Amino acid sequence: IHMGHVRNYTLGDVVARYKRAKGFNVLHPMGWDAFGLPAENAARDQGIHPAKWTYDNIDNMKAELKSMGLSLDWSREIATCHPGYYRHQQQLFLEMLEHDLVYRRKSVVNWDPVDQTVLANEQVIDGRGWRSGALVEKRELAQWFFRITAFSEDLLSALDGLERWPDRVRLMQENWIGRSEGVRLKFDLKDRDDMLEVYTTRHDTLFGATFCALAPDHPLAKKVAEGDAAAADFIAECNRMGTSEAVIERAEKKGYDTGLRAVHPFDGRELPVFIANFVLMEYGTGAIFGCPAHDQRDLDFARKLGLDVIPVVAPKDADAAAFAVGDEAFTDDGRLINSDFLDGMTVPDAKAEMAKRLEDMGRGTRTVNFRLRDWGASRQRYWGCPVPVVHCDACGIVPVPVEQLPVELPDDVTFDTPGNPLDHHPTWKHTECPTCGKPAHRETDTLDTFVDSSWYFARFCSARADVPVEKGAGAYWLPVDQYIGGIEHAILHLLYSRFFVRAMRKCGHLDFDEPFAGLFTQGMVCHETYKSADGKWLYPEEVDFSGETPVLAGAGTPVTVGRSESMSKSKKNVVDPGSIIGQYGADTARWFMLSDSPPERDLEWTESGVQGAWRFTNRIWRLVVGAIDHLPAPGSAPPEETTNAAKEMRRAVHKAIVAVTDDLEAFRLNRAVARIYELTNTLSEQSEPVDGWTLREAMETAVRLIAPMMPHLAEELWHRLGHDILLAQCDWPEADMALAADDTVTIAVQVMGKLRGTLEVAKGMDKSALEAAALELDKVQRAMDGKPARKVIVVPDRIVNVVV
RNA sequence: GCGGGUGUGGCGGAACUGGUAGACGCGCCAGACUCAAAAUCUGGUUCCCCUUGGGGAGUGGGGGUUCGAUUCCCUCCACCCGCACCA
Repeated sequence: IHMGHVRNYTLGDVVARYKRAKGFNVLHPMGWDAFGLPAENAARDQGIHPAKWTYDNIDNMKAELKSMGLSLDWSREIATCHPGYYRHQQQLFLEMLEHDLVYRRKSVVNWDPVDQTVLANEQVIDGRGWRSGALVEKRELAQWFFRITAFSEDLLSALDGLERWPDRVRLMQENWIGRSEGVRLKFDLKDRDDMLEVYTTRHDTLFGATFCALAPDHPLAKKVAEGDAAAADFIAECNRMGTSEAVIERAEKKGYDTGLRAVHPFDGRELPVFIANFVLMEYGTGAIFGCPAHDQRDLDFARKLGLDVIPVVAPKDADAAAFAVGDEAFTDDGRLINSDFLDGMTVPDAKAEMAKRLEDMGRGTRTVNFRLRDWGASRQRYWGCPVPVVHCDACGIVPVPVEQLPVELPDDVTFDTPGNPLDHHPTWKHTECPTCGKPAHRETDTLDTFVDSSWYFARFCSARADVPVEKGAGAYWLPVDQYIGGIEHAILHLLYSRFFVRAMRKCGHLDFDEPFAGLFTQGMVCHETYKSADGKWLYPEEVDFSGETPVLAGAGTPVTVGRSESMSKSKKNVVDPGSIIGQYGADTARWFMLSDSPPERDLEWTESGVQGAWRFTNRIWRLVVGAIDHLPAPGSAPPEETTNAAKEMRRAVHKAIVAVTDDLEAFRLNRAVARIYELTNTLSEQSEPVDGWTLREAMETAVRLIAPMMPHLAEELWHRLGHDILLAQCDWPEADMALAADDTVTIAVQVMGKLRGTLEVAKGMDKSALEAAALELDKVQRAMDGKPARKVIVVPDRIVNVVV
């Protein structure tokens, strides 16, 4: 495990332990997202079977997690690579297939011809495969897709109801789903029978259209290319262009005139139809009309090719006749010009009118369009969940009957040939068609590992059940009350899970829509980076800080200290949790994880910070152990009379309970830690002796407050304080509000808004008494300089401000 | 380009619905203990100025609202994150 895990699981464990102490029935499980490429890479590079590699890792990680003292329910442990898990995933897949939420279609993929595999966009670097370095080709392959777009509207609108999600994540999902309202509109093509359909959100600017453009892989473009070699070349050139950000940014707008002419539906102008490199087949209809005056891309394109620019919207206060567009398209609202029946309208009015006219003419339909695409889930890999279908020449795609599930991965695979090991396996894919019994072959695609993680939280509810989720268990536990994860999951994992829960509802497994009622996105764990003189990254333990400047340990050569970044193996700025836990103990590591930085922000790992946590661990130990001899037995009666010192101590104790409880409820764990420091400072600075009963209450409270954060230390101290049952079985301490309340209050006294003194007065003192007391202060008199008070603002229990 | 966020001591960060800016931790300084060091304990620590006592400035810059602004409004700057030719 790495420090990010330590932080994540510490946060979760604090919540679990706190909520348990508050009387909740808490399900705090652990599972392993265990399929995926790393296991296959290890197999190929080290000759270890992916299963062995994976289960060995699980054993190691489990031991490390156990050393952290996490209050996990290991009886519900799951691993997504276990047939007992993926069997149910296969069943869900088949049910979704039946409900038309899964389908297979051809789609363009990045194909690495050397490794014989499909690559994700992130694995294509400068047009080459990240591993093989081979030029990546675009290929059409039949792939499995989840029909996430069936829920586009709902996935978007339901975001409003996710009140306990960060706004940031909701916004990112909103943008990702990308809803837009527009019109699909058909142009006649001159001298042809077919029509060209485009999608637009700016139908109000139709009179400003000066061209149309097709995506390079648009069917019409392909048809043109059949009889036009130059067009075919242009399309091929577009396809060679990478999809990486850098390429797109630099790419110039290019177009090829097909010779086709689209006829403007209102004024009959003939618009040239181009094939253009900036039009995407995947969005809308894969074709656009271009209105250069009011769209920057269209304008760039028009300037490049010398096309007309006709402004049709002018700023409200501009002289319409003189309005012209330079190098910047005008995209704001304004008044329509040069647009016949739309002239004088605002943009929204013009949109409404144009949409209505187009619909009346039968040329257009108002359409809601989404950016969201269906989720391509096929992977040509071994270490993943097999897609449970059979391909039969006679029957087509045939689902594997449920009673034959799981379709298990074969053990005896090799990784020495490129491509999908399931495909090369001598026997595995050969089977009989479940319908007709003739020879058939199994699907050799496995599922994207995001599928595995899209429903595991539901599996925890009944981890050993022979159905994916037992109805009662799912209804009792779900949705997840508190989910904690990194921001990197803001879109994919969280969106896929939201889709899966909806799909599982449709298939009758669950009866709610949202998987995670509360989401918390934690920050990363960061550390300084170090580079040696020859520019190589160094591990922190390779650097010697004992001298004036840091040097390479042993060699003495200078070391450059870089900025603090998220811990990563590639930059070697990592600290191994195992060695920290070995050196300081789990409680100190946990305590440090919670100190200082708010959980949602990045945490800077520093050696001195850990030592601070270690000092506190020792300090509270000495404080409590040192008091034990002065304490009466647990449960003794309180003294008849109390001293002022005892009263003060109880006030501090009960105030701390109130504050820590509030902070835990609000997930302000760094503040909860600060409050506990405050309490222990007060307790150790106590000079006047107090009675044993009060001291016991104070020590026990301190121990109970640290328990969610430092469970081992807390249990040991609790035991030493004379208790027989575990602190983990005890309730959270309750604050006595009357004891916590202050009876005096400090009032700030200002003259003209500047602090001139303070008053220590009884709580609730009335305005006139406060005013009188404030005006008597020496410093106030001096600051007023003999002038009369024009006005005195008094806020009881807070402030007096004298205006002269 | 579009969308969002952040900015407070040497550092991480506190500050409830506008009401004593800097809680708590780190670091640093001084003292105690020690032959010494470590550990521990005590005190101090926003900056500037005058010896105590006090005065002034101060929450990225500028402006505004207010008796009073880290908090609300306008504007500019810096950094960070997400999406990215989405018609």
